[in-house]
Amino acid sequence: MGIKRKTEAATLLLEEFKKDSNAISAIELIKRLDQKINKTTVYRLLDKLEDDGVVHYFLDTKGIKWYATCSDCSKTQHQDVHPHFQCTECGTVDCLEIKVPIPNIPNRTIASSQILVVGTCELCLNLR
Amino acid sequence: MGIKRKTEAATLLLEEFKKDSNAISAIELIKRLDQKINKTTVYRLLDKLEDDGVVHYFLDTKGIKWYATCSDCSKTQHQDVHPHFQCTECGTVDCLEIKVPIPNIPNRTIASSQILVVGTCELCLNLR
DNA sequence: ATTTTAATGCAACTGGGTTGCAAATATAAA
DNA sequence: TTTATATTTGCAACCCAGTTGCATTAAAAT
Repeated sequence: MGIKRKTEAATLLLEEFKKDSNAISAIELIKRLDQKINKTTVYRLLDKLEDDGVVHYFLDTKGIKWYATCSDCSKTQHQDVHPHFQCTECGTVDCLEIKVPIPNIPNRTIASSQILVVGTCELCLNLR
Repeated sequence: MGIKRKTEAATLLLEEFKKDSNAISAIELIKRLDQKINKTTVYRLLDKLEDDGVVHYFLDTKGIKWYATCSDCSKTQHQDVHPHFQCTECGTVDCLEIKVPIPNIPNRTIASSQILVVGTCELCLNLR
C-alpha cells in the first residue's frame, strides 16, 4: 500500500539509494543497515517503495532480489522494463538504458519480459 | 562431472522429460518422483544431466529452477541461449525458439543473457 | 493530550536448495 | 562369478533469503 509516514527507517533506507547509483541487493541493504533497521523492516519498506513507484526490483542469476531507483515510474505503473546487467567479476548490477525489442510470438500475448545480461563491466575491463 | 552409470533413478528422471515437452521445475520433478527418488538425488541428477548437455536450467519470475531438454548442446558447450516463456495463468514454462538480439553495450563485454518472457500461452488464450 | 493507525522489532517460521556421511549398487578387475 | 573399486543414493541435518504473527512503539489526526 505504499509509505504513509515519514519515519527514520524510511529516511535511512532512501539515503542508501541516493549514495549508490547501482542496484543494491536486499541482502546488502540489510548488511549496511544492520543495527539500525531490522531485516523485516527493510523488506517491508522495499515493498512499499515499490508500490510507490520509487524503486523496482528484479532477480539476479542466483534468484536473489536487487533493487534500483526508478527513473520514470509511478504509483500506477512501472515503466522500468529495461534490461539489467550483472558483472561476473565484481558482482555489481545496474540498469541498462537500452531497449531490447521482443518479437511477437505467434498465439501468445506478452505482458512483460525480464532480461538479465551477464558480462564484464567497464571498471573490471579497465583493471585487466 | 556428468553421469557415469545407468541407474534406475537416472532412467526414471529422464522419462519425465520424455513425456513432457515443456520445461519442468525441480520442485515438480521432486513431487512427481516422490517415493521413487529422493529429493537430493533429483537435484544431483539434474546437475549431472546439465554437465552432460542433456538439460539446461533457468530461473522463473520467483527465482525457482526450471529444467528443459537441450536441443543442440554438448558436454562442452550449452548452445541453449534462447528465451523462456512463462504463462501467468497456468504457470507452464517453455523454451522459445526465437533469437532476441542483444545490442552491444559500450564499454562492456557480454558473456550471456537470460530472457524470461511473461504472458499468456496459447492454451489459456483459447480458453477465454 | 488523547486517540487512532501505521510502522517497527523480535522470534519463529517457510521452502527451495545444499552438504556430510554411511549404506547400497553399478561396473571393472581378478 | 567373486572380489575390489568407485559412483550413486538416502537420510538427516543444515543453509539462507525471504515471510508471518504479534506485541510494542511512534507518527499523525482529533
